[in-house]
Amino acid sequence: MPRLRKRFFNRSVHEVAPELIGAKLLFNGVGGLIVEVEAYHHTDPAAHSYNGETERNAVMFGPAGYAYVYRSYGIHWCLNFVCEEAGSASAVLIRALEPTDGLAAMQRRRKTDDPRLLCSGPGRLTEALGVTRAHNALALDAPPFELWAREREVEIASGPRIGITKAMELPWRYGLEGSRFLSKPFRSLP
DNA sequence: TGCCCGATTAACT
DNA sequence: GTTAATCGGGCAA
Repeated sequence: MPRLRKRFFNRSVHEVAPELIGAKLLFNGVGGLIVEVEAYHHTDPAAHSYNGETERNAVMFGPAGYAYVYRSYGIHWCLNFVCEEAGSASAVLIRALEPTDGLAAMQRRRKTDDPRLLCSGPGRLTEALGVTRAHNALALDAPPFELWAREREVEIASGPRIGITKAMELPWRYGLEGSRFLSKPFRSLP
């Protein structure tokens, strides 16, 4: 199972996002299989980078293969992977994992044993893994991060992104079809 | 400077 | 179904 390097992320965010489904994300050895992501591009009104560079989103304007961590609603941390060439300011939001590694650490941080409440949501995921602002701008192909390409082909669902009010029509949320670890189900196909 | 809102979650009714 | 928790950006004044 090959390790994902910076080169993997240096492509269109719309290619990278679906390919992350089924990949394994570990942070200090704790994590699981990515089952849900969303793509954000700087031409997209819902993206943090849409209105230009600020102190918060600066890492989005740098090279691909780095972590962008931001504070959401003043409470939670959210983890993104920066994609495309430097200046493109696009990223993939990691929204949910199927927990596989370091269950005890995740249960302790999340204060629950329910596997579906450990990493099913962007804020829950970062709490379970211990990701905070301190890890903003870290490389994704070096400790404490470990990313491994998926081992098998998977069936990918897509649909509208969650929790946004701009560009709601863009179906840039991707997930593992049928997974019980999604933050919300995808509407089944017609 | 002040005010509103957001890539959320959990604990309510 | 509703609401509180709480921080940074954007925009009006």
